[in-house]
Formats: sequence, structure tokens, C-alpha cells
Amino acid sequence: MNIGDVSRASGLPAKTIRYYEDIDLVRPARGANGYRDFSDQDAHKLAFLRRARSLGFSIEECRVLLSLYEDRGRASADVKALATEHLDRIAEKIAELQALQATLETLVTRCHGDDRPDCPILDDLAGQMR
Amino acid sequence: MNIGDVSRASGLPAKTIRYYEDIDLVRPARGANGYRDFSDQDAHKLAFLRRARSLGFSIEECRVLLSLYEDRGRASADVKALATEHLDRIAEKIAELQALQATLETLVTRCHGDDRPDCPILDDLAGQMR
DNA sequence: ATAGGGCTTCCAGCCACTGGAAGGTCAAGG
DNA sequence: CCTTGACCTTCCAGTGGCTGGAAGCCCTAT
Repeated sequence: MNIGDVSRASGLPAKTIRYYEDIDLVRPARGANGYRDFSDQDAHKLAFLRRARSLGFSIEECRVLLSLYEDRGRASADVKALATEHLDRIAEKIAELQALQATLETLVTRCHGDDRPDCPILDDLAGQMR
Repeated sequence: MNIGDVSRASGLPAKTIRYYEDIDLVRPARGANGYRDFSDQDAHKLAFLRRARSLGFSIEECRVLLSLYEDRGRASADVKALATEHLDRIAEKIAELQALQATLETLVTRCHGDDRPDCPILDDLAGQMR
């Protein structure tokens, strides 16, 4: 399998796959012409990575997840711990964004938004000082 | 005012302030010794930037906000438009994260999380393929 | 033979900083 | 006057996770 094939199969851009090789997430074989030659396992691994990344796991977490995946005797508790940690970070991020949202919504509501220069949003941005 | 003073006053790290000068967000004067010499306006501007950044506006948006702030005749509608756009992006981001959260929560709940190797989370990550 | 697509490497850039090295400057204390 | 230590300067490199582009090789079809 050439990189284009495995790119279509996994849904990852070829550039990303090369990058993943660079950081040792995959280790495809090489053909006589110097082209990367991906096995089915490689393709599977890349699909795994794509899914894990799309769930928001960092590359380093993906590395751990992959090694757990490939360790036939792993404890599911290890995976669960990683996922739970990740969930906590997601919840935190959501809370942060909701706080921003609330603040901004208040400001936007208070701004009449017409041709006049008076603007509570700018006042707030500037206002912490005076 | 030296950079340390304005750093304490604005709440921004000195490194960040130097970076902001680099990208022309602030243009502090220079003393005879080569030290940056910040005016009260500079300090105010940096506090403005800090607040705008903390509300999640990008550097480029901050640049626009600053120029609007300094334009005495601006229309508040312009500011409101920028803030509303930003709100949309925040809402989008929150929705994305909530989708992730839901997926991950389902997976975590289904994983018993003990010493056994069987793990629905890994199954899901791998599973899109088979 | 040539045209096109795909493959290779390498370098640079994105965003918004952050860390660290190497060195100049200033105020206080001995 | 000298030293100490805090502060300041510039410059270079790195973060995460790619992404774009250039220059050049390879393969297949016409």
C-alpha cells in the first residue's frame, strides 16, 4: 500500500502520515523505489490514531493508547484512567468557554450596535484600569 | 515605566509584552540606556490587550479592537459584529467539546476498568475498521 | 517520448507565546 | 570603588500538530 492508498483508507492526509512516521507513531516498510509500503496493520493503526485524535487525545496520549492497544495483557483500568483524565480536561475547557460566553453575551447585549461610537464592549476591555 | 512595572500593572509577562512590541501591538519609547520606556497609555493598552485576549479574541482581532478603541468616531456596530462572530465560534467550540464529552462518557461508562484486558474504549478506537 | 499523477525529501510557517543563553545597566551595601 | 543581585537587552530555539511549497524522482498510459 502506498501512502495515498493508506491516506484514503485511514482518512488522514498523507502529510500527516509522514509526520506520524517522523515522530515514530508508525514505522512503514520501504519498497525498492524508496516509497513507503504500508501493511494492513499500519493502515489499521493509522485509523486508530485518527479516531483517537478526533476524540481529542494528544499525540502523547495516542502513543500510550496505541501501546495499550497492542499489549494483549493490558488492564482496561489503565485505558479508563486515561480517558477519564481526558474527560476532566474537556469538562474544564467547556466550563471556561461557557464563562467566556456568558461574559461576552452580557457585553454584546448591552451594546446597542449602531452608528454611535459609545460601546460597552470597548468600555469593558478598557475599563479594568480606571 | 520599565517593562517590569508595566508587566505588574497589566498582568502580562514581560516576555509577552516584548512579543507584542515585536508584532507592533505596542510601540514603547526607549530610554537612553536602551530600556523600553512605557507611558501610561502603553500600560493601558496592554491591560486592554490582556482583557481582550482573556476573552479569547485572537491577536488579529485584538489589533482591530484596539484600532476601534482608539478611533473616537467608530461605530459600536463594528465592535458588536466582531464580538458576535467570536461568540459564534465559542458556541461552536462548546458544541464540539460536548459531542466529544458525550462520546467519551459513553465509552468510559461501558469500560469496567479493572485488571482484565477487555476494553470497549480501545475497541471503539480500533473498531471503525473492522 | 511525453504528460500526468504520485511519491520523495527538506525547509518554512502557522499561533501565541515561552525558555534560556549571553551580556549590559542600575541601585544598594560594604 | 567594588561587588552583588535584580533588572534589562537581544537573539535563537522550542512548543503542538500539522500544513504548504519547492525541487526532484518514479510509474503508468498514451
